Amino acid sequence: MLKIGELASLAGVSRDTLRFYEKHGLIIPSQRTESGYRLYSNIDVERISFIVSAKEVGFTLNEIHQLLELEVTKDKKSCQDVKEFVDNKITIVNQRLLEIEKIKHSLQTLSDACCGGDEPATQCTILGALNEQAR
Amino acid sequence: MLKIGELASLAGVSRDTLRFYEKHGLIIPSQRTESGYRLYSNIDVERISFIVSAKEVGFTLNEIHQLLELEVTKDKKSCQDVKEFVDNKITIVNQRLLEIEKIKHSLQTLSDACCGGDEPATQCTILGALNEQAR
DNA sequence: CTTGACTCTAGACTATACTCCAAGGTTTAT
DNA sequence: ATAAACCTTGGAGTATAGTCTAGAGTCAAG
Repeated sequence: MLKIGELASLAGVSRDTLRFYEKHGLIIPSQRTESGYRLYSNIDVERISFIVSAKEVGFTLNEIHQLLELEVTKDKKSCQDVKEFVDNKITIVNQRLLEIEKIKHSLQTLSDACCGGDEPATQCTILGALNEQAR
Repeated sequence: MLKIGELASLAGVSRDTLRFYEKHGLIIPSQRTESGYRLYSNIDVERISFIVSAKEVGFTLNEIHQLLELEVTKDKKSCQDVKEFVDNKITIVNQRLLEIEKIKHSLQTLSDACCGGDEPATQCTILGALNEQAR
């Protein structure tokens, strides 16, 4: 079991952030010591790392909360709901993948093409690079 | 040339957002009418669409501003600076790509596996699906 | 047995990114 | 020619996601 400071430095967030996430129901420590110190388990480690990843790729805390709440209990009703919600997110994620690929490609173009090469000057801004790639 | 409302609905943002971005130097209309109406060009259309994409994949307005400011003028000095900055961003983008792929995969697992199948219940939450994939 | 590093709660403060409003001017459709 | 639909600026307000502070308790090492 980890104390808050240990989990914080492991996850690369601040103690305050962990307490803030707890207040908003995202990560609630499995236990407390008698004196009230939070104690986090391995599952909590996974949980915070998911939260951090999901946040980095543009999900809001609210969306992350919903994702973490998801639980398919195999009865048809919950399944239907979850599938709908998840498929929706997959669509969004796919769009983001395309967008991030596009941006990556143009950053690459920008990095590669403009250093002493004799490419046209149109490639030498991010928008130029984006257009180059669109052709 | 487009008026603010036209560009706004084209880009899927509000007029206020466009004016907000202008105040922060992200997109400044090429022209104004005599009466002071903003007029946006095709380049502005590309620009706002870049801003929206970059935002969606998790760049801040500040970072986007820096990306849009980039311009390699082929003299070595500017090139060095730009390359450094851009390569840095590429690293970040690559990390995000991995993270978003991982999340996509587990969403997919969650969507596919838990509807009437007889997969173990461990796959039936987002964290379960993430772990499944890690094996 | 006390000092320093850690933890607790509650609440105030901050940054980012909008979003809305007021009070007025402009354009367009009937 | 007048109403509806657009546009202007400036400034206030809101949502999200922390971040910081105060005042107090806890714990491990010397």
